Amino acid sequence: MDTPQKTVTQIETPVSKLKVENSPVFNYINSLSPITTVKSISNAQTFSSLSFTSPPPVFTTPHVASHKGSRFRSHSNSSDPSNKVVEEALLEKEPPQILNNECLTTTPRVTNDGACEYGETDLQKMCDDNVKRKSDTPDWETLISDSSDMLIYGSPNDSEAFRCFLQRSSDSKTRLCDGGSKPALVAPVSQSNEPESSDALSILHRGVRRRCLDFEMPRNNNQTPRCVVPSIGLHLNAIAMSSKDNNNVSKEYSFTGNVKVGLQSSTTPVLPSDDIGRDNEIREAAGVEEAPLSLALVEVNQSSPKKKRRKSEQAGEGESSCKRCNCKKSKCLKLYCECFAAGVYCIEPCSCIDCFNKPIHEDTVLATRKQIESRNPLAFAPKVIRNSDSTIEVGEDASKTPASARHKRGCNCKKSNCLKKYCECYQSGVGCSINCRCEGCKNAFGRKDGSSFAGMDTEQDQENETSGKSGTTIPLPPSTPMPLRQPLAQLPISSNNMLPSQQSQQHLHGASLYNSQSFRKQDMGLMSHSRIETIAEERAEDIENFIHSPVTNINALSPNSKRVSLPHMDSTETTHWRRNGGRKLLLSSIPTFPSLTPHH
DNA sequence: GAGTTTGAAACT
DNA sequence: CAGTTTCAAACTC
Repeated sequence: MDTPQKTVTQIETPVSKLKVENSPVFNYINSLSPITTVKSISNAQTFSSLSFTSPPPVFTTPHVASHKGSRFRSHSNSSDPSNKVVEEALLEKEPPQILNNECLTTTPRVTNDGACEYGETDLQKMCDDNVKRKSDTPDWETLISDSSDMLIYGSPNDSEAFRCFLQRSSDSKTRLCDGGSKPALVAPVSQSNEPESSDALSILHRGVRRRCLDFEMPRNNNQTPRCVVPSIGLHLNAIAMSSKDNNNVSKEYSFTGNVKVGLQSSTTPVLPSDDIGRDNEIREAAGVEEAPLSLALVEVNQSSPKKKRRKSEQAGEGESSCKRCNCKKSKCLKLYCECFAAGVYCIEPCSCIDCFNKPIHEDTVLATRKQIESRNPLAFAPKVIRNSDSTIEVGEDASKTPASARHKRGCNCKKSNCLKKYCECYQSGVGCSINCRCEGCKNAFGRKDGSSFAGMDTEQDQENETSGKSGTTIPLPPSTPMPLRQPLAQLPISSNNMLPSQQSQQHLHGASLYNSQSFRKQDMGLMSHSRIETIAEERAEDIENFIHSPVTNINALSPNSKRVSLPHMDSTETTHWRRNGGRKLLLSSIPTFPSLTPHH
């Protein structure tokens, strides 16, 4: 089987290399100041999803992405033997440069002091490799198609963003190497005039921001409709919140989960662990509010949805008041622990006792995680599968919201009627689905029986009636069904311990779906509302079917759906899904990777 | 803040 | 794989 790795490791051709070197983008990159090596700081929150998010496929092979992304893995622990063991075991065929790349996925290399460094050579190589891969497929449309892997890992918007980017680049006669250096590549087209340092890292950040900016004004920027990607209002909102005091960031980020996802994938390389560590250090020294974007991102990933919720609801506003897990017996090494489940280390705000979920116990954490994953490959995958576009959800037709996302496994509520946060579906802001075994479902976001999506008003009324006893009004579904919910982010991030096939499964759940979202958004930008609805429904349906189809084999096996088999997607399917507008493109990317590897 | 309820996760 | 136990969050008072 021809694995992506092979492709990546292809010998670069002088021509392609030259091509890249001569490109404005490359020149731009070269003109940038080298990234300054930052001291690697062991950070408690090191395994932020950002850090482990699978590397952009473009730079790394799908397998790499699959394996590397342990959320638990810390950024800076490149030297950690345990990490190496795990990684090496998983990354047998990984090119050296990638293997050594603890920081993240791509080019940033780890220096002796643990810092990640982006070198021109690296960038160049990335481009070279990628160009090489695409050397015979000049048109960027093809590039996009071929870079499905990237799309997979990338945020739903990645494809969009990248497409946009390519388009722009194309306009400027610039030939880009696909993928990998996405962030860096984006920078040149950025509109931002931020005074940030010019180091590669900053550039990367800016690239992301830029993209965010683009997303941010989906309706305002008529000139670049294709780049318009309505936010889905999730993690990035959190990011924005986290960094609201950061002028540089707050003003640019006013969006969304979609972007968030994008950040994960795209920023993975952008956020070297070292940077994260630095950010954390900064946070510790100066407080969260001082935290730079990267920190904000870290925070987002670090905190499970629940945490976030608590932050905002319970604690109120200050991040300083954030409260995390409160485990007493699980040692924070079981899914009971929200931190652990979210793939983050426990930190100071946690009230846990005898906590092992700390960098210092990384080995234990990884081992435990691995064990849990062996039991349930998707244990750390996002619990909610979001398949629709936030635009729809938060748009005029809120009633569509529930249909757009579903709890992966479904709930099993017996007494809460899915009206309280005991219910994971409800808590996630999604409706119950056929996967749920709940009794007396009254989920305001959508009932299992299907009456769910009739409309929030109706639901609301019903809920109000039923909840009258408690006097509590059933909370309206959040504008963003999955407020600050982990899933999105984590999907792509999934543990790197996973087998390629497992990883692909996750992609199936997340990235691919998100990708579809992005395309949907894209399409929607040019369609009438009714048309959008139709398409949205259709696609949501498709996704649903896709998820439950024998092909994907994602159905839970046990009554409780606790164990999920891995999807089997062959390249044929991949191809099939590919090329037809967004939807196909999305799903197509899924198989690009690990699907190539044998299932088990 | 303590106690209760709830349902997921883990265990048998 | 069903039943039971454990666990910690959500909730109530």
